Amino acid sequence: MSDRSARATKTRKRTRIQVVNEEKILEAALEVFARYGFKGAAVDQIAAAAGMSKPNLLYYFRSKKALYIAVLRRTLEMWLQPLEDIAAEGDPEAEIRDYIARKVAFSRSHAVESRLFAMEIIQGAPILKEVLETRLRELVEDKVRVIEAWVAAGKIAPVDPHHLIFTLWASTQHYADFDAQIRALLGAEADDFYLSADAALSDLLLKGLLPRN
Amino acid sequence: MSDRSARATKTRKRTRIQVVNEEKILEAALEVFARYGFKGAAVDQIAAAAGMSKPNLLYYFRSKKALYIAVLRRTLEMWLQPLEDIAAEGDPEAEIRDYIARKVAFSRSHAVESRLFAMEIIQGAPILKEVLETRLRELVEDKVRVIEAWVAAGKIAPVDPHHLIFTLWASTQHYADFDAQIRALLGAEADDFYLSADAALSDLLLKGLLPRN
DNA sequence: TGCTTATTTTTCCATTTGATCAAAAATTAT
DNA sequence: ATAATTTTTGATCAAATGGAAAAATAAGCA
Repeated sequence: MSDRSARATKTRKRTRIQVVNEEKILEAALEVFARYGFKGAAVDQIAAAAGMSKPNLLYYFRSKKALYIAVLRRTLEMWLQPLEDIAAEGDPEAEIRDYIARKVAFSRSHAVESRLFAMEIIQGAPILKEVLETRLRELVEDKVRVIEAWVAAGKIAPVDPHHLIFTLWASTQHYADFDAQIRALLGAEADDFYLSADAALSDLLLKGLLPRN
Repeated sequence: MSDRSARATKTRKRTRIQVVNEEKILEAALEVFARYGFKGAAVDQIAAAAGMSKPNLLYYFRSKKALYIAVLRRTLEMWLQPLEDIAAEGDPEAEIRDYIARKVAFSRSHAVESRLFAMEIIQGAPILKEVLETRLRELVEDKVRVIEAWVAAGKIAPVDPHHLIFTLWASTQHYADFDAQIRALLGAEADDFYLSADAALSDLLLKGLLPRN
């Protein structure tokens, strides 16, 4: 059941204008939903940001909720990708370093998506709850097994895999979600600072705070 | 300039009923603002949650914004406390462990406050920006110096203090802010899981992922 | 070219929202 | 108890909101 657009998705092929406009709407909606949440966002506001009238927007997405779901679905896909890429066969240190690199890169290149995702979760994940409980859950369980294998093989310290995954998520996303705070604290230096996040985080999580002899 | 209540704060002492009702309102507002953000929250909704009529709520707080500011102000104080408690003289490992313990405890005992704070930051910190740029900034600079001293003394590994502080914030708050996600993934086991967060996080950040010999 | 379908605009409507005010009710002080 | 004050309510408002219907316009295709 595709609720992509209001009138145009019965069976027909998508028009050129349709593709362009839906893209503009999704992009505008992403920004507005990420800043104001579902309830706080106004359809009118999104339409204005997309450069069209409200009724015209509702011609492409039959309701505010349908639009929100469409934006979230996209975002989730992007959000999941880095985790899926963790390979069981690889060297743990390299895999973790790469994962952190991917996540930090995502936080910078798709900060708005990250904030939208965070917003949805903070609000209790009303829309995503179901996907989290099924698809993400399976994916996480898969990676938990990978980490457990690494621990069992003595390749990494004996950590709780769930705590590790959550810490990785938290620390990498922080750069997107709390961007406003970081900028308030660092001012103009914030941008330089972001460049070092990747390496700093990897070192911290891999080597730990206590000095090694 | 105190905008605590609409009519009652001119110079007069606060009534018993005032104290009780303002407390009820602040508590209700915390929940609603944390879930829906400033724009998404409805005064009516907050009033209902506080067990009173909307006009009556507005008798105590002259506007929605004044109420939001009052709630945020409170929350910020709680949020800042753990960081202030880090002592330069203490043993770094113990100080970090204690800090993580305090923050994780805060995430559990004041999850709603944590989410409200996160919400405000995600939305660009329109209200808190000023305080973050002044008071929090000074506090952070102070603690940055503490960490730098620890590094210089060889007591901890050479880490970037800002990255360390942000990682500590991110990893500890995650348990409150992303509670919905954690519960979706762990189901009923989530509560047990939270009990181990404190130690798991400390160990991970202090000792690191790579095995020590 | 005409005919069909897709897109956009105009107009409208029922709710919801933040806020105000006067009057009523309840509380406190004298 | 009476007066003064504080608290609560009900009515109301203007603006904003999500959405629907219809009319007008533009594309796409035969």
